[in-house]
Parts: sequence; C-alpha cells; structure tokens
Amino acid sequence: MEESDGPGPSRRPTLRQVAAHAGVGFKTVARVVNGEGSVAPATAARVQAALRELNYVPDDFAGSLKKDGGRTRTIGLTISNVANPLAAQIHGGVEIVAMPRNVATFAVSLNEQPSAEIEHTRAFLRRRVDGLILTPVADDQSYLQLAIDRGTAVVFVDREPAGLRADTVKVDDVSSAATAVGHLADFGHRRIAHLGDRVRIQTARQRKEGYLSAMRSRDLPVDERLVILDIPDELHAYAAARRLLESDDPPTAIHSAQNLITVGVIRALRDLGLSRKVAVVGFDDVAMGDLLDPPVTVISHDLARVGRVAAERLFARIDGDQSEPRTVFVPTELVVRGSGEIRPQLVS
Amino acid sequence: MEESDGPGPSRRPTLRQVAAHAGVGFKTVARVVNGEGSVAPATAARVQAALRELNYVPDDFAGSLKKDGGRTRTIGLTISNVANPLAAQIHGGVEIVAMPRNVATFAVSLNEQPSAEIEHTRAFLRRRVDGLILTPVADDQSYLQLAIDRGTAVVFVDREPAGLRADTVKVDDVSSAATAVGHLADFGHRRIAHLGDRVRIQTARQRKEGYLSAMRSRDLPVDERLVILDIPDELHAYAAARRLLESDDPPTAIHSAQNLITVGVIRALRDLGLSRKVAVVGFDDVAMGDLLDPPVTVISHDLARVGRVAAERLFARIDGDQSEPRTVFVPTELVVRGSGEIRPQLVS
DNA sequence: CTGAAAGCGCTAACAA
DNA sequence: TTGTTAGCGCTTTCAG
Repeated sequence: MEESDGPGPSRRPTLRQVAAHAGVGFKTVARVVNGEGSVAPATAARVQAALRELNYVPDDFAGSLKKDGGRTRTIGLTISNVANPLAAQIHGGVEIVAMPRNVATFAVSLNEQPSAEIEHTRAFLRRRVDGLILTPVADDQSYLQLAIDRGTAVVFVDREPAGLRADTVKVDDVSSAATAVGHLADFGHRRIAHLGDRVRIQTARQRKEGYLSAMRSRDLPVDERLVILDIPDELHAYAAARRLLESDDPPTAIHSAQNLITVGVIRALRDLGLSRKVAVVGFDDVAMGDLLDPPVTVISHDLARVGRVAAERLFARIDGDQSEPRTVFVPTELVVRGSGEIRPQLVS
Repeated sequence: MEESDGPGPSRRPTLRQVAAHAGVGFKTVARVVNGEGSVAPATAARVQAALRELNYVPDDFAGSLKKDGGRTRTIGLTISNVANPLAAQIHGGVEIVAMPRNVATFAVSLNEQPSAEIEHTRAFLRRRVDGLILTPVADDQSYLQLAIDRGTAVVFVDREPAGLRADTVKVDDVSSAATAVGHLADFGHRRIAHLGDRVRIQTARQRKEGYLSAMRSRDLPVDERLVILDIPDELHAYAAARRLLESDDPPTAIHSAQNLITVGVIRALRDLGLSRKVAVVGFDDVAMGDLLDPPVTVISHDLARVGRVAAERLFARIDGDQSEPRTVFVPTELVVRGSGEIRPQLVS
C-alpha cells in the first residue's frame, strides 16, 4: 500500500546505502559507526562524510535482533499511575539509574487493575524488554516465571509478588504503620481509628496489620467500629472520617493509612472544627503537609529511592547476577509536624 | 560469548520452531498468530496447541522491521521531569490516548537541559519510534525537520518549537498571566510584583509578557524592582519574596508565575505573618491549594488535557494527516480561593 | 488452504 | 584493513 503522496517521506538510509555512497563495503561502514577501529583513516573519513551527507541514523532494534544476548536496552515499568505524584517518584528513581546506561524506559499505569498488569506485561515482553520493574496488582505473578527463565529480569516494587520468588524493593509497611500508631499511643491515645485503602492492595493489608500489632502490643482495645477499610478515594475517606467523628463514641486519634485518605480526613476535621482536637498521623507524605494547619505528621518514605534501588537490582540481574532473590526494605521516617502530637481531648 | 551457566536461559521459541512442533509450514503459524484466516480449523487447532505448549511470544520489533510502513507502535515523550507532579499529568494524558491503541510510550525527563533534548530525541529515533511528543528546551528544534521528512510524527507540548513548524499544544501563557495580574488590579492593587521562572524557559518569558501587558493596559507603573526573574527553585523564590516584602517599598500583591515559586512565596508570607495582608495569585495550580490558609488563588490549567490533545494530534499525523501544522491552546481557569482577593494594605 | 522464497537492517562469523 | 557470507524473527510476495 503506497501512499498517494507527492513528495513522500524519504526513508532513512541503510548501512548499505551509505556504503554505496562512500564506495566501500557495508561492513566497513558498520565498523566506523560502531567505532570498531581497524579502518584506514582515509576510508574512515570518506565513510564519515557519507554518513553526514545521508544523515544516517542507525536502527537499534534491527541490531538487537542478532546481537549477543539480543538486548534491546529497553525496560518496562508498571506503576499505579504515571500521573500519581507518589508513584511518579518511583519512575523518577528508575530513570536516574536507567538513563546513564542508555536504557529507555516504557512506563505504564495499572490503576490497580489486575488485567492491566497481565496485558501490559505481555506487551512489554513482546517488545523484548531486557527487564521489568513491576508494581504487582494481580493476585498471582507466577505467570512471569517463564519470562524470567527465558532471561528477562524482573524486580517488584512497593509490594511483594505472589506465587513467585523475585527481587522486591519496598518499605516495611507493617512496622512503619506500627510506628505511626505507637506514636499516637505515646501521646495518650487509646481510641485510635484506622482508615485504610482497598484491601485488595497488599500494602493496605500490611498497614492494617501494623495498626493491629501496635494496638495489641500496648494492650489497647481494638474497636471494630474504628477500623474502616476499603476506602477507594479521598471523598470516601472524607465521608468515613465525618461519620466516625460525629458518632457517639468518636476516636481521639486517627491513623490514616494512605495519602489521599489523609487528605480526606484533614478536610473532615477542618469542616468539623476538630483540626486541633483530634490527632492524625498519615502514612505517605502529603503535599504541602508542613504548610497545613496544623502541619501534618506522617510516615514518609523515599519512593524515588525505591525506584533507584529497584533499577539497580534489575540491572544487576540483567548483567548476570544469579544470587538468591531478596527483598530490600527502604527505610521510612516518622515526620513529626504537629497533627500527630495532639493529646486526647473530650470531644463534645 | 556463552554464559558458563548450568541450566541456562531457554530462548523463546520462534515461529519456525512452533511450526516444526505442529508439523506445518511456519507461514501457517504466522497466519494463526495474526488471525489472518484461511487456515483449516483442524490445522489451526494443532497450531494453537503447539503455540500454548511452547509458550510462544511474538517478537513485535522483528515484525516491524519489514512490515508496512515499519511502524513500531511506540512513541517517545520528553517532559520536564517524570516525577514532577505537573509534568507527570501530561504523561498521564498521553497515556490515556496511547494505551487503547496498543502503543507503548517511552518517557524521559529533560530537566531543562538542551543537550538532553538532543540526546534523547536521537535515542528515540534510533529505536524507530512512530512519533515524538516533546517539551522543547533547546534553543532550536530545526534538527527535527529531517526526522519529520522521514515520516516520524512530532508534536510539541507546553512550549512552541523554534526553527520548525509543527503541531503544538499549550496554554496561552501571555493572556493567562494577564488575567491573573488583571485580577489583582481589579482588587485595587497597583504595586504588583512578578516572580518568574528561569528566562531560558519560553513560558516564563511569556508569563512575564502577560504581566507587563496587563500592567500597561491598566496604566499601572512597572517598578523594575518588583520584577524578579530567573528564579530556579522554591528556596530562591522564598528568599526573593522575603527580600521584596521586607524592602522599603514592598508590593501589595504578588503574581508568582510558577507553582514552586508560589510555594516559596507562601512560605515567606507565612513566616513574615503577611499571609492575610499581601495578595497572591499563582500560575499553575498548587497541591492542596484549597486547604492552605488563606486558600490560594491560581491560574489552573489542565495539563492532562494538554497531553491528551497532543497525543491525538500525534496519532492523526501518524495515521496520515497532512494538514498544516497548528497550535492548539488548551484553556486555563482562574480559580478564586482567597489569597488573590486580599485588598491592598499598608504594610508596616 | 498451504508453503517456499526473498528480504527488512543489522551483527557475527569467516574469508581475502 | 577490507569484504563476503550467513542469519536474527518476522512480513511480504508469489507458487502450489
């Protein structure tokens, strides 16, 4: 199917065309392009001239077809959403490691849809990526074993995979959440609510674990009514927080286990005039958290570092590392700003 | 170079291997894989079985080598920074359009470095991307003419290219900035400061234009001391704002022409106790802007939409659109929240 | 309905 | 120092 075109797009010249233009064999041109040496200066000059004149642009993929190991210098990255400021930090971290290696990164959003994980992973594999950095969202990642056996490196970020042993880089959600809740308990709170993300998300489950373990280890009673799970977004978080705070026996402190939930909680507190009465510690840092009133205390984690470490492990694997898969925990930090240091008060 | 390996990675099977396994010609397998029909049901079944058994995964790039037009179903995207929440929105918008087309997106950060633009664009071209969505940061984009002539679609976002006519999707920075400044003037301000981003950035220059034109059209004197340019980050913005506000003849209002600058300004105002005394209108929305005190008035723009529109134009080009290049302006909105509606006050 | 031959742009042997 | 011959995994073309 030819276009009806007038000028028509001129195709890019091939190695052979450059060779013809320079009056040499095409292998010689390849030598010059790849700087392989063993080319007479005079010849090289002629080739260089032809290269410029024809504006030769090499085709990297054509090369990788035959090349040693067939590496494409390409990796695939799946994250929650490329436009999500938190998830995008992972992307930024990966990029910092990939860029200097001249490895290009395919990035794609999963939006927590298991089918998207399968689909995009397969699309990446069809494009022969050298490696995959994945945020697992499906229930099982064993389908990747085959790809790994065939030489594609795989590293997981943020959550551990199921049905598969592979490198993972994440934060310790359980202990970090426990730290957050313990902090509230240290300030005298006994009725601490936990608002969590969708339970299909592993980190949401782990953060709830942390909450429970902190409560238990301090012999605080866990009131089921104060544990609200499966909150999908900020609006639902707002509603849940209001319901809680306006109930007969409200909590004196809230552990909100995800950044959007924290925002919803803050809004609810503000609308109810309780910002300075009910303590809040959030998991995930919140934008402008230090400029809010009161400034919000959070468990902060360096997601860019998660991305960096994951990319480093990935390239180690690509470069032949055969060691046992391991899980690397990136540290978190309790950032004390004010909202988490409010003491229990009698709420009218 | 073979690895010394024991088990060694099993390569993925090729079309021919599947064919051998099924006892058919490899072209028949290709027909089944591509659903080309004209294959006897019985044969197709045998092939399907072989496909599953060997876990065949097609190689998309090998195909694109010869295929019609040689499309790789791949595009390249360059933005300010993939981890920058604002720029990441562009990425999100692009993805929304690219994903359903089964087109994978390479994303990369430029960090305002001209050399990075050249380098990564070339890397994308070597990978034979079908199209490029670029945030221009170099002084001249004419080097891309050749790629366009050779059939690579190119669309610019956020800023217009130089030395090249091509589709561009951006907001009208000049008029939007003028709106922001006009809004402040409407509230009685005469001494309005302008704090702008690095002047090498086109939008920074255009926003300053908008500031100047709004001032002039209202016959307000432009005090050079109130125009601070080339602010590279939040810290410098903070320092600049403090200097301004602590000067002998401070402004009564501030037009801060970029989101990080706005944050710096807000911090300075807060630290000086002037949050409710000096008006602020920011360009770019600010995270949690409505939860700050006072809530911050901004020029908000839908960057995701910029990405979507750009991707739509790109695919139109890829699909053969030959129309004249055009610039599409995506609308902005003045979001009135409080900080921009403070009237001029005598600052001690 | 099926298959064999040619070739995409390159790299990898192996000659000359 | 050079060039030739293969062939990567696929699509295209053309025969059976």
